[in-house]
Amino acid sequence: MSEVQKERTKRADAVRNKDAIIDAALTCLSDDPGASMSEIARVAGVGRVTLYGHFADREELVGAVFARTMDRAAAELAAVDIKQDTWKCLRDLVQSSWRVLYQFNSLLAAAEPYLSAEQIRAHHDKPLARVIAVLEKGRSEGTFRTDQSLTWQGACFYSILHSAAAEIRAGRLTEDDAARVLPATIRALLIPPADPAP
Amino acid sequence: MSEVQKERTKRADAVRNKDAIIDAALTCLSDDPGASMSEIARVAGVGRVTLYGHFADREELVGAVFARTMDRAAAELAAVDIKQDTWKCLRDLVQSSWRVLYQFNSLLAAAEPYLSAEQIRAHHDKPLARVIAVLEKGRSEGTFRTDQSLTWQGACFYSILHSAAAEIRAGRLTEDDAARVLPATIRALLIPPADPAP
DNA sequence: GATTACTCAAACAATTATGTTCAGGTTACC
DNA sequence: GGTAACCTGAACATAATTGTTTGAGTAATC
Repeated sequence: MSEVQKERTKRADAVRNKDAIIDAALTCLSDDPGASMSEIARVAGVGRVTLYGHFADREELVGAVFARTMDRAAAELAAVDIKQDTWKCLRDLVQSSWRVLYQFNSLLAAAEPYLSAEQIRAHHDKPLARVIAVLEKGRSEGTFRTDQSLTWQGACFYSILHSAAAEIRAGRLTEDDAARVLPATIRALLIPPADPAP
Repeated sequence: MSEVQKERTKRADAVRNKDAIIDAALTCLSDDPGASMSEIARVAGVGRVTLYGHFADREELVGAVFARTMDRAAAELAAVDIKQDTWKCLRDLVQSSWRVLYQFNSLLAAAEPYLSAEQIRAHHDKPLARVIAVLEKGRSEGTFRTDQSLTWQGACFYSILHSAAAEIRAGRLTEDDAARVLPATIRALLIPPADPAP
């Protein structure tokens, strides 16, 4: 006897609604990690009961949103060709990922009560790995400074991306300006110091 | 008729408890902006009713904590002698303020539902002003790069401080390491770029 | 066009946090 | 040492959120 369940093809509106809910949850939770299920359903344009029809409880929904976001981030980062010039590589990394990576903080706050530290760490490490890989490449070439830990440089990388997103949201920076200033700032963080510190 | 109220000297244990409550609130809210009044009272080692005896409601407590923290930050920043060497000045700024300034984010999240945007802005601008002042000093001397906006550089400054505090809390950085790596990182952000960007 | 999956609003119980009241017990202060 | 200020736990009302059930309506699919 086969264990394979016959896969009922889900109805079109059902999958559409489920997607809408995840999208809405991403929006709401990025804005406020404590956003209520009602709020998310409202933004998704869907009844509250429908939401619970697709996700058993808050934990399941938050988990789905968190996982999808991390997967997307990992995919975008993985698409960067690591063989090209290191600076170009870094620029691509910034360009392709700052929009999605900046949500990490609020989303993490929403997921924290449900996921174990190791689970969070596992999800987090996947996108971080690509960044670290580029950092290591730059180090081995002598392009990047080596007097600070990889961990610290990685943290600063994320931090600056997040800062840009926050400034944009607050209306103090435009997306075009961000595209210009971000690579320059990251570059400043990583380039070897020219003169000895005073 | 004088409008002056006769100031009843508060009992010693009363002021002690009130201080303990504010301290506990600072700790709890930094950790979780949504921390409950019960939790705060527990950490303060005080009954919940006592807490409500000193602060009418959550808004009043959060307001008090937020105001005190901003005042302390402003005081610490104001204590930095702006006439000395710019790099030393910056180092002092970092040294004296990263411990208190990093709480800004979580505290802000706790205060956001109660304070208007202008009130928050007003509190925020006070400590920021000192940072901006030093940035401007460095610019006029030609010590700092001028191809990025003051706003952006200020945001990055805060962002890096916050990042260091987060890394310490996560156990990936020691306080001693932070004291070493922070000034170097801030310096890298602000020093004029040596060679043209590729 | 019939069936069935899906949706919805309303009403439900359970939980949690807020803010208040009360009655009795301490303790600082004069 | 007496008084008033202060603290306390318990109990209460209120409100918001979570997750479930119901029963009827709608629309995608065959």
